Amino acid sequence: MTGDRRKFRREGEERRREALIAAALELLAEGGVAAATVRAIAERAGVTPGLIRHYFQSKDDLLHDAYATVMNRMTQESYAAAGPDDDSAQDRLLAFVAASLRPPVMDAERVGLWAGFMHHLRRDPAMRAVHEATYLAYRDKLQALIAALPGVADGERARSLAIACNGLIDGLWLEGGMLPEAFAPGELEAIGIHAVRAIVGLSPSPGRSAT
Amino acid sequence: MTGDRRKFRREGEERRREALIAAALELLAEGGVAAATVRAIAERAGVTPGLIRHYFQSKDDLLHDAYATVMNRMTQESYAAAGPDDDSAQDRLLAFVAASLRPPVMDAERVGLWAGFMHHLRRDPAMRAVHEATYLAYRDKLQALIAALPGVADGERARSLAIACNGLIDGLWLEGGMLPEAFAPGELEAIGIHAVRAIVGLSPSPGRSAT
DNA sequence: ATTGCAATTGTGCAAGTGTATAGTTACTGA
DNA sequence: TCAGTAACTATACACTTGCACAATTGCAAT
Repeated sequence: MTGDRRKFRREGEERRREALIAAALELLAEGGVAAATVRAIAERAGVTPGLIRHYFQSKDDLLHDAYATVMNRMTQESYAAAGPDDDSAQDRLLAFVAASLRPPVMDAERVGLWAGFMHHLRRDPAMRAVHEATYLAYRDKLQALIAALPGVADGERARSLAIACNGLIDGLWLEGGMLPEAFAPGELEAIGIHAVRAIVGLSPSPGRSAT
Repeated sequence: MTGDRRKFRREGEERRREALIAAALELLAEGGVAAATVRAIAERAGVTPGLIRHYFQSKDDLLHDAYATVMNRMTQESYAAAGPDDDSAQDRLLAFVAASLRPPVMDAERVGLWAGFMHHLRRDPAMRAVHEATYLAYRDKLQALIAALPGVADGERARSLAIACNGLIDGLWLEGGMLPEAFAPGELEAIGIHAVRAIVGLSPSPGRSAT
């Protein structure tokens, strides 16, 4: 009468939490918020549903941690894309923009993941705070790169340009992830670069898309 | 023994459908996707849940119609602001952009509403089709306004510029609705106008007040 | 070896979901 | 006035969800 109980291994708290968060993110990216049920998350992580309540106060608590994790990861990746400090300001800015508009940053799964959190964002103040922090961190990076350009000394102007470029990148990122087949490969990246050059006042690139 | 049955009035099909869609949109805007249950929608519309199935094949069918309604409404509102045909092409384009970046189009509730649909968008092909159609409808209007500018004859170039401007507007619209307190009143509108001018190659407006 | 304990499981429950369907009623037209 | 019918209600069902809790078990310390 006791042979059918599931075998298990004890893991450290940190590893279990990470595994549960990773499982939740996978499911969220794959099937949206509807797929990320307590049972599905537990199964994906290789445990039973009851364990979630052992490590998280509630399912929302788990999702909250998951959101912070993924947003911090995206910020990290954006930082890494800017290139070394001794490149020219222009090259660093354009590298940063380009990296934001191609995989792995611009990716249907990423956008889907972000979309899965959207409706939580509006009502959960803690998640909103995470969103604001990561948004501003990204924009500040952009603003620093813009301010370093020759001829853009004014801080207020740099702020405006950063908001514009950030909006442009967000919008292209979103549509590119939502309707991937509506654009040619590399098209959004080229359009984004071109538009950013125009916004911040660089001369148009002589490349293929300049007309 | 039959007095406890609810009284009701018969309405035309069109009015009931509109009432149900309006109720769904209200609930979606207020409480996200979780609040828009069949029972809640019916109650808000003043009917019983069963009636929804009488007018819509399924709940998803209702949400599908609701999404198309709200997206078309936004495009309509922006386009109506573009002004009469005999205005200059430049004025019409800038009026269109400006209208998209201020209430009632750019609004926290609208963005929340849109967010509520996001996770449906990725998995439901029908809803995705609606998204694509409404996105392209908006972009085409933008492209027509851009193509009418003096010096932008090339259709391919107009497409690229429309994609860029559309991305810019989407991104600013999104952040403005998500973090309303992060921007000064009218700031995003001004930034959007300025950036669109730069992207499409209009000379920068002289001062704070556009001419 | 044995004990202690926290990690983990299994079961069950109350609430809520979308949907099916049979019954009831308001309105129409002859 | 009185069927006929489509609009509308009410009830029930099968299913899923998040969560609580007692029972069990792996593991470390003794």
